[in-house]
Amino acid sequence: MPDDESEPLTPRGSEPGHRMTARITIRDVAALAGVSVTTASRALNDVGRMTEATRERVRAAAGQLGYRPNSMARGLVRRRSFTLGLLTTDTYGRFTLPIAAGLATGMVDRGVSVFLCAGENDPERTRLNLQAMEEKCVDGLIVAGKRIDRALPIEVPQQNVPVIYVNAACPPGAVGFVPDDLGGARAAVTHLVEVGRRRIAHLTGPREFAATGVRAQGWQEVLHEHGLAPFGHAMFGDWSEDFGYRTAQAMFGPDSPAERPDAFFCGNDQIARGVIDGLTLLGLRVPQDVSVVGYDNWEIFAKATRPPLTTVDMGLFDLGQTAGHAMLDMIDGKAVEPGIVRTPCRLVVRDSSVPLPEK
Amino acid sequence: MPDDESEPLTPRGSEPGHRMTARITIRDVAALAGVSVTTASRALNDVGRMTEATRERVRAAAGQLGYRPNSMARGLVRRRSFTLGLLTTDTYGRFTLPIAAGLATGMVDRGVSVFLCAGENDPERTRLNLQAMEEKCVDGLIVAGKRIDRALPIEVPQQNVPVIYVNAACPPGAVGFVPDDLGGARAAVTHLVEVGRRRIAHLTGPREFAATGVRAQGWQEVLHEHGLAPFGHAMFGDWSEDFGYRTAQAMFGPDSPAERPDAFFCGNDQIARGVIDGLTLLGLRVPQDVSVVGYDNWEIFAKATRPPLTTVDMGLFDLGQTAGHAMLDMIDGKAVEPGIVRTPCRLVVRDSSVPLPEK
DNA sequence: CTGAAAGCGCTTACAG
DNA sequence: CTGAAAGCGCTTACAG
Repeated sequence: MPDDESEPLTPRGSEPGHRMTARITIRDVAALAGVSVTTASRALNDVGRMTEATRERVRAAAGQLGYRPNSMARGLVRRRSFTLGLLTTDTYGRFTLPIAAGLATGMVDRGVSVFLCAGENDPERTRLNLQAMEEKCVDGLIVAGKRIDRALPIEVPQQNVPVIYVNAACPPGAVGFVPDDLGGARAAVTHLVEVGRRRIAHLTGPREFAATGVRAQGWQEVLHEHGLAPFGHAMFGDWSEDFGYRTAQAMFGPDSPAERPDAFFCGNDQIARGVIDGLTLLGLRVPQDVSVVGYDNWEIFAKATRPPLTTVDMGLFDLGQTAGHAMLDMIDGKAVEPGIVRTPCRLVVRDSSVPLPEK
Repeated sequence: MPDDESEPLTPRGSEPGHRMTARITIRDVAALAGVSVTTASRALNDVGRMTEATRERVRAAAGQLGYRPNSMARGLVRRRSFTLGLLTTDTYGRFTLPIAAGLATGMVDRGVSVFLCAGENDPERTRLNLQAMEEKCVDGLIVAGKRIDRALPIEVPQQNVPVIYVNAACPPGAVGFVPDDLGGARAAVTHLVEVGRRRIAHLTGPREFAATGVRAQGWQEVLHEHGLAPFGHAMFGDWSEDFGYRTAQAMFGPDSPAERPDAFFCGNDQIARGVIDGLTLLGLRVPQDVSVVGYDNWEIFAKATRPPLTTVDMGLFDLGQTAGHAMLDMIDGKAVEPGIVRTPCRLVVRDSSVPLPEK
């Protein structure tokens, strides 16, 4: 019965390749349920009023046939593709990957899929990607970067589509999400103070990064609030292990000044790792002699240091998810406050900072 | 003139949010060029025969209006969405990320976009992802894993869509791509032999990984071909720094056997890093006393070791790109040989293995 | 060489 | 409560 439809005009099954078997359409479902296509559509979308029996019959038919709505057809009429584009130049993936995973995971629960656009820092490719997103009619665009003070080299020309910036500079009036670096730094330094450290040095990335300034500020704030002085100035270097290594060796080596820190708060996990390696090679013990705290919770680093590293997790997975939900709101026309939202960071305590005995 | 169309029946601009301005359609282009929609379509797609002047006029109109074809509409009739789904459980991203970047980059040049499905190892999410891909009518599915001997916990039920497995086990009769581990290992060991090493040990991951067996085989083969004996048995441990560190310390520490290797070929960069750290802490010099070669060319590790690490690059970016092009062929109905294709690895020489003086 | 018309698989006023 | 019909933006036989 359900299969006695007249043959479709375009030949099915004649397409190239694979064992093609005609896709189940809503007409098949309607036929099997003995209702019109209109009713089938309404039943499946849970709209309109009808007897529960009818609705249930349609659902059963859909289930039995393994019906999957064709989202291209639906998108065409609803003017919604249920897709998002994720644009990034961070091929490295350190920051973008957890964001992307959080975004995609959060979206699939809402029936929305995410296009991955790997920018590759190539302007021509970026243009191609943007064009592809326009043709695919994405409902929104997420632009993800690797530093909060730089806009991506991406001119978003789409005027019909909401845009959210993540972990990147965001134009005035736009909406953006970045990790709360001040809070993260404060949590790290507060922890060091609480475990009894008093001479806390700060080693971080280049001064040009907005994040380094903010984190240094958090370091100073917390120390002042506890009546402590920062140990020297914040030291701006680069994000490398080598910087941490060299600095630790210089501060604790044979010719180093008498005044030495009892803790390092580092701007990322690589620097922290270099510090630990440098100290270890000089025979110092972490954390007994010196506590070390990193930033990023990049587990492959943080868990492999000897000892494992206490560090700040920026919650990038959640950040991606949060941005996705905000995007859904924008798409639905709900008002979303423009401006930058700072999402929480959390301290992950491991062995490199374990509390000293209280007395 | 181009704008004197009668108002569309569905109100435009009344959708939620953003400054909506009606999207340019092929009708607009046709109107501006003074041709029928049929002709406009043919001109834009470079099909059919018409005077070059007409074609050019249509192109100009499209350019002037900034026309972008709606790929949902096109997909509906062509039964092609020009999208691919990338399924993975590797949230970690170490392997999948370069593959994804290569795939997406290669595809955008051909007008194909890639959906990112983060499996999260959650079967229910995987099911949702698969369902989403089916509704989105992807033209193909790429299933990417992190080890070549494990199938993903993904039952691909789609019968209408070609599937390619990347860096994962692949069912009989399917097509898969994996890095050529034998070749990679051979390149690494050949290099060590060529720089004068004779007692080459092999430290690698767990025995259960197919990759470790293949790489160990490459190690043995090359040594035999040069009339050398392997230095002991291949040592199977885990993929961690700690394993390399402990082993190096055991083999070179105070109570170690007299017979010592002059080189380590390691199954990944983390092990290699542990080896280097262990040796360094014992006062040995890399590469003067012992050469070390890693595997993966995970730059964040390979470049940060002291000294920088010679290692095998699996060419995952290219692997992703290659898989994508194969997928396009399958979609086009071209015959693609089933079975596993091994894609080339290449040795990246840095300082941890520099040649000894010949004599 | 060019165009009117049908149709892809849905949704949604509109009319019973 | 239910259905026939129009339409989303394209492509493609079919007919001049």
